[in-house]
Amino acid sequence: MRLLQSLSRGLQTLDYLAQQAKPLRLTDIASYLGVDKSNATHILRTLVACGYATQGTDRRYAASEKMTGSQGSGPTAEAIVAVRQQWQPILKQLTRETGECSHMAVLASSQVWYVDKIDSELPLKVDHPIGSLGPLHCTALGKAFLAFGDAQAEQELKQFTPVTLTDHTALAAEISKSRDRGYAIDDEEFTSGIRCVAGPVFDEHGVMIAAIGVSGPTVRIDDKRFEELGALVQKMCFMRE
Amino acid sequence: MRLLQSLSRGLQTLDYLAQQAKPLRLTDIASYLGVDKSNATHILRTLVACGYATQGTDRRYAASEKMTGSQGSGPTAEAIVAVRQQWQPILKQLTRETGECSHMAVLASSQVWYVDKIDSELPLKVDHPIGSLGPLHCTALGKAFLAFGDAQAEQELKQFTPVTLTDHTALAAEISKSRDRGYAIDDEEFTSGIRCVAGPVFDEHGVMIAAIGVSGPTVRIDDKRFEELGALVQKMCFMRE
DNA sequence: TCAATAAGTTGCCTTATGTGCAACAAAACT
DNA sequence: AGTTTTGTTGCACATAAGGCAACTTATTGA
Repeated sequence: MRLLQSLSRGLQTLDYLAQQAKPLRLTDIASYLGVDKSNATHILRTLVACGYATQGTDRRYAASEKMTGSQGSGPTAEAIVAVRQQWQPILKQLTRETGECSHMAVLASSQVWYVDKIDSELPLKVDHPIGSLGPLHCTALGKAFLAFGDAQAEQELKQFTPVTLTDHTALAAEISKSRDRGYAIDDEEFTSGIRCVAGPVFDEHGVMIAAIGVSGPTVRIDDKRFEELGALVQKMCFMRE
Repeated sequence: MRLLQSLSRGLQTLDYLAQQAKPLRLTDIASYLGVDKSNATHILRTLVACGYATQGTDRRYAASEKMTGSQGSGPTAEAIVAVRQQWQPILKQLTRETGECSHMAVLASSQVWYVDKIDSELPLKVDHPIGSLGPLHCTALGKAFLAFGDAQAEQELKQFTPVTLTDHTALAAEISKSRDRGYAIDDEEFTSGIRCVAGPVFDEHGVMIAAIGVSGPTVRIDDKRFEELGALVQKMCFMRE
């Protein structure tokens, strides 16, 4: 009636490795399992030999692709279609209430991929076509992934406008501020004359799966309006949990 | 220097379950492993308890979603972005050479999801917007997935036009023909007045990941033209391997 | 740069867990 | 309904797993 202890421990180890964002040290795994270091070594060596874990040159262990999937990063087509359908009414509401256009994007490697948009009816408007890509470090949608998801900023922070953040320290500070604020902003960092706010969309496991945002021209979005849009997007994102 | 035998056997069992198309009987697993039935029972009970395997009412065992992925079907955002970029020049070439518009779609559950398009410059044209969805059974792109991928047709074959195939037997025959022909067609089955041809895009593992097609109005696409478009799309798809 | 410390690996003895035989229960087949 | 096959449970024994200690390697701090 009892389980095989050795197998059970190995699978428990796999679960632990798979749920961590970073590779783990052997001693942390041993203490998590409540076993001696030498036992943890045997377990990990077996998992590695059978292809379920890998050990890096830093001696740390991670779940292998066998566990995490080898199909590339980001949500699947099915998941994207589902989250689009679920959130399109919200995007429409945002555009209706603000008069500005709203977008949804998912993360594809180190870029945002625009997967939905509701256009403003005003003649001067922002347009990121569905299917287009954008950088993480200077778009509000991208910074939402950096602040609320587990995305990593691009190595080189390319300059798009005179106020683009091109220094990793400055970007990290802005991302930290975004977390505290509850939404991310693009203050003419990607395109001059455009301001955007964006917030995270979480799946049922609490993992960020998409970002939604509102964008408009600076002639309509003064500082007061900027904050109103941010508060509205934050409310939409976090009150929906 | 030794591996944990019990853990190793359990992982070997997982590998075996994951690579089989159908759930397995305990005695088959026991004989594959070279162990007694009672041991196999212990192993499987542990795998099931830890969430790595499931046992159906037919008493057979299968790898659980933990192993086969629970992120929904279809390619990931990263893979979609990559195949879009790789094939967009081909889509442009198709539109340039034919004067008609070309589309790319991926599979999301039992629908095609349009992820790229190059518009015709003629006033009368087909338009499936990027981001929109379409059925499998009566679009050329959808039938390409049925013919060359591992998609399953919808249970109910909805009627869109008087010539939509709404009978599974008739659809299966048409899909078989598509395989022999080397490309799939939509002969006014989805929208009256529109004819489409489509072929498969395979990834580096030889798995179908997307479909590309050319669509136009029937006033420009007579039978001869239909075959020319089909042959062109087929050439693009299969000569690229 | 070097010494101290932490982390990971290996050796080996003890014992508890896993293995395999046999019996039993449940399901499938004739 | 009876027979055969399949999956589960009980239990004894031996071997595989666990844990302590020593050793090796890598990292950290002075």
